[in-house]
Amino acid sequence: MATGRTHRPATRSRGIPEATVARLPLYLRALTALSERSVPTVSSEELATAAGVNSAKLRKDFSYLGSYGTRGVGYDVEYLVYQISRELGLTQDWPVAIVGIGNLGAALANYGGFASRGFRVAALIDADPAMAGTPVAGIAVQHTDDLDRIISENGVSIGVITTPPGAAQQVCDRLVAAGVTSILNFAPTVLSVPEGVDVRKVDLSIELQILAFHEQRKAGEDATAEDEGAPPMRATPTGRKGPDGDMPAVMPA
Amino acid sequence: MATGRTHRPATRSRGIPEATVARLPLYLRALTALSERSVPTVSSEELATAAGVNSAKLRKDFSYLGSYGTRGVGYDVEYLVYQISRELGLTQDWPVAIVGIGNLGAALANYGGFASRGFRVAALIDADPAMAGTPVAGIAVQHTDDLDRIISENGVSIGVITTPPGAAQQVCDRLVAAGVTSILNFAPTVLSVPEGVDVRKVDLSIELQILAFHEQRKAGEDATAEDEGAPPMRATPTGRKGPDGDMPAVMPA
DNA sequence: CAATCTTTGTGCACGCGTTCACAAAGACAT
DNA sequence: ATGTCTTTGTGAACGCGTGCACAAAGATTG
Repeated sequence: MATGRTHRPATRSRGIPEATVARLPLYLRALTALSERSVPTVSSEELATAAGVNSAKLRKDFSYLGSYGTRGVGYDVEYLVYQISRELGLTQDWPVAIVGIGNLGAALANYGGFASRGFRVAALIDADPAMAGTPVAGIAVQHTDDLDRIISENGVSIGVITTPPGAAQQVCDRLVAAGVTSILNFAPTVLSVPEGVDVRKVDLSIELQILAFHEQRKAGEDATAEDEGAPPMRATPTGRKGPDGDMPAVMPA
Repeated sequence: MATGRTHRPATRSRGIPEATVARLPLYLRALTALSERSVPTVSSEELATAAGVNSAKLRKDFSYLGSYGTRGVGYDVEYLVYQISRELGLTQDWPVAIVGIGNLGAALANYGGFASRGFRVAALIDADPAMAGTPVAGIAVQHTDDLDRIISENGVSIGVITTPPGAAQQVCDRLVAAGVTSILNFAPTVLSVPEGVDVRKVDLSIELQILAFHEQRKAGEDATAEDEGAPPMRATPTGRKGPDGDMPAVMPA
């Protein structure tokens, strides 16, 4: 989607697969840890284990970046750290604005994982007037009314939404209007954004529900194997349920 | 992986694709909203739009669950809510334990999104003795020493790890030993768990880095198109960098 | 009852991502 | 310099997920 110009000369020039991009931060973290322990080189096998992936996958991922690495030896840790950082755009500073300073927003503001990499919390924004001026994580909260100005003045291009779901879309629209082109959404809402704006969502509730699914499957593996393995009954062929909103009426038990 | 018995009669009996499972919570959320507005039926097109997916994908997803839905009409909202809830295992109660009551852990404990579905915060656990007894979100924090007992007594099978990265693996091991078989990990660490234990990770830092990558790509699309489009130089063919940890020395600028 | 119209359910093709397996490349020893 | 040994980089096969496009199903109307 939106590959930009399709007439690029080299096919693989900027063609780093999404799946690979998503793993680069993992490699970077593992490499940083090695770097701090002053390990000079690392093999694909070792690094893969540290990052929790397959070694073949790791090598293929790196092959998209170029042929760093020395056969028979492995990869130069410092060199790779730099290359991946550069590829991810972490050699520059990314001012980030957090909108919605509730429990979660405040927790994120206090989270140390930002500054370590190229990210910097540039502004905290909340709709509650009573909150304006209150310092959170050493930064004074500002009011939503000034959102536009705050984003522009700080050159923020990445926004984090931690508002209640009802306010998320509106905040999103305002962020985009102010110039934000990347959004990390913690609100349980489907955000619609114009072309060219990236949205990633982090949804606690969804993650738990996925876990519950597998958990249920594990539990049903032994006990309810017969009772649950067969389809319960599905759309009753005779007594149809009709469009009138009557209750399920199909519950097996 | 771990399909259990392979000799199941119907091939598609429990064979719901992971990608579909990951979307079911999305559908459920959209359906719940419709249900609250007392909408009796919904077409795949409408529901797909509300959930932010393709309608064909949605129909295929539902086809894995069975043939609910009436041609020419659509899907019965209440009926679908029930079916998906059941499929995800949300008709039962899932006691959840949160380990690591820092900023993030406290925020999650206060988060309302838990109780709404089948999840219930059954215990808060922290390693800080000074914290024991302190109520957070109306629940007294308990000490890590009692982790085993707490998990067993409450029948917790889903654990949430919000500890510092250094403690995550140890906590994970103890949770698993106590009987937890599903873990939601917020710590930036690769957890290793025995077969049969599911781990999902939520990593703020990784999400931001992925956004930064795309953001950089967008910015480089116009200005640095020539300067960045071509590979910088890669492993210098003549002056090799050698395994001794010298600095990058490849920076284009 | 027949015709029409809406919407589902799915066969099929395509593209992406993963994994295997191996040749090429270089380090290192003799 | 030659051979051996390690590890990378990648061609190729496979499987999963996605989206198109259409036939089948049923509702609805005349």
